[in-house]
This record gives sequence, C-alpha cells and structure tokens, in this order.
Amino acid sequence: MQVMDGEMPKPLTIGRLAKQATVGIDTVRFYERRGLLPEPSRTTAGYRLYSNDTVARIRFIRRAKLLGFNLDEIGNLLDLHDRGGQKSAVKQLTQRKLDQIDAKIADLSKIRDVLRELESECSGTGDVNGCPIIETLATAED
Amino acid sequence: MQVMDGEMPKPLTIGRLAKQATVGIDTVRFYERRGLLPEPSRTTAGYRLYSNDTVARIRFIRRAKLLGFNLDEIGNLLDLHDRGGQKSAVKQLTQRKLDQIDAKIADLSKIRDVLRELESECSGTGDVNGCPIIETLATAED
DNA sequence: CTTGACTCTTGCCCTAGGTCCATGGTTTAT
DNA sequence: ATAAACCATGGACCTAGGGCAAGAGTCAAG
Repeated sequence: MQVMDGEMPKPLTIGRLAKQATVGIDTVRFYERRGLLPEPSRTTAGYRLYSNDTVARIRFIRRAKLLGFNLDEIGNLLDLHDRGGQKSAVKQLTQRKLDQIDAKIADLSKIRDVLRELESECSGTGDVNGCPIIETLATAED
Repeated sequence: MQVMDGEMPKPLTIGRLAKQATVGIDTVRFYERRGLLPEPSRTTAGYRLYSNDTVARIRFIRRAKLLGFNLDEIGNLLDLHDRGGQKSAVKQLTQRKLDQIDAKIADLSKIRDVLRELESECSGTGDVNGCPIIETLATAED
C-alpha cells in the first residue's frame, strides 16, 4: 500500500469551514463565543484551524435549530453528546421542547379560530362602518 | 337642569391613562412615538393630557396584538378605523394574518411530528450511545 | 513584489416591543 | 412648607441570533 497523496490537504481555516458547513464566518466565531464550539488550535499567525468534525458539529447545531431548539438548549445537547450523558436527559429536553411546541400550536389555533370567525363575518364591501373585525377590536369588553 | 357636578374630573394624565388601559407609562409614550397614538394636548407645564377615547384606542392596540398583529399592522388597522377605510382592506389584512398563522402552525406541526417520532424511539435508559435523537442530529444527511 | 483574498480583533448595529434610568421640573397631600 | 408622588426628556438596555465594518496582519498566485 503506497502512500501517495499527491496534494497537501488544505488546512481547514474558518472560511473553508464556514463554507463546508454552509454558515457565515461570523456565525462560526459567534458559536465559539457562545461555547458551542471548542476553541480551535491556531497557526503561528493566529489563524483558527479546525478539524473535520467541526463541520459535523456545526451541522448538528443547525439541525437542532431547525427542530426548534435554541442555542442554550443546543449547548446542553452537545454536552450530553460530548460527555456521554444519559439518554433520559436527552429525552427530557426533547419532551420539554415538544410541550412548548404543543403549547404554541394551541395558542395559534385559538387565534386562528377567532380570526377565521371574524373574517367570515366581514362582508368585505363598503366602508369600515359595521366591520365586525374593527368593531370587535374597538369595543370588546376587556 | 342644574349643573352641579360636585367634583372636578381629574385630568387624564399619562399615569392615569396607563392605569386605565393597563399598560405601562412607557408603553403609552412608545405608542405615541410609533404613531399609534396622536400627539396629546399638553398643560402649560408640558404634561400630556388625554381624552377618554385614548383608553379605548390603547385597548384596541392590545387586543389586536393578542390576535397576532404587529404594531405596523395595527397602525394600518387604526388608520382604517380613523379615516373610514374600506372593509375590504380590513378583511385583506385579516386574511394575510390568517395565512401567516396557518403557515406557522404547519411549520410547527412538522417539527412536532419529527420530534415525537424521535422521542418515541428513544428508550430513555442508558447512556447517550445509540440515542436516536442525538444520532439523528449528529449524522443526518444534510 | 505586488495584488487580492483571507483572517484577526473589537465593537457597533439590526429586529420587536417595549423597559429602565438619570436628571430635573411640577403637583399634591400632609 | 416640605415631602411624596407625578411627569418630562433623552438615551441606554434587554432578548436571540447573528451581521457588518474598520484597521491591521497574513498568505497565495502571478
């Protein structure tokens, strides 16, 4: 087995990392400040150098965000991942998030129902006099 | 008919207005700056003096907020109310808000489904190795 | 060797909807 | 008359998640 890797692998500087993870450079530094990314090693000139798994780590963060976790919660998930926490802890975080989302959906559904009702009651023709939407806003009992 | 109103009606200063509308004083001034409340008259000392319908106007704003309208949209609604706009304009604003809310509910529902699935797959016992939630975040294809 | 592309740090800016503070004048109650 | 409570203005601050810019150093290609 010959070792003939023709190319020097280009060092993973912050710009390349950001591109591979499809985030902005500022986002990488921001995550570092927030403690979501470990402090990277540096070149003698002070340039940050990353290992490949940082790409995966950033993707982890983005996916978790898509699922509705905020950065603090993601920090917890990452800690559990890094330090081999308990599944129960992960599950609990997920359940809490699920509860929050259910609550939010319930809120929005109520609002939607009210709005639908008002909208269906509004003829949509003529001036605003007697418009049930405006009327409700203007005169509803507290 | 005698006019014998025993008491001088206390002038509606900003503090009393705020209390009646159950908002903070700063909120009243903030709404004024945002153009949601007209500039009030002033005493010679510069104190703001409000008429009673300002209470109703602030309540209008709060109710509209509860229905999910932001302050810009509420400004539009107030304009339509003040200047006798068309019902169709009010209805349109309401429909757009309804669409936004539906979209948000749809978003959240998708997230909820994913989260529920992951949560149900997670045994909740043992360490994080093999936890489907962490695993998914860590390795999902982009 | 020079030009352009990268990177460094520090620090300010943005949204939305307010909230809080300092400083100073006014009004009201005791 | 004097203290407590009120009001004025201007500006800073808050959350969340970054974006943007200045000024300076570094690196790679031609």
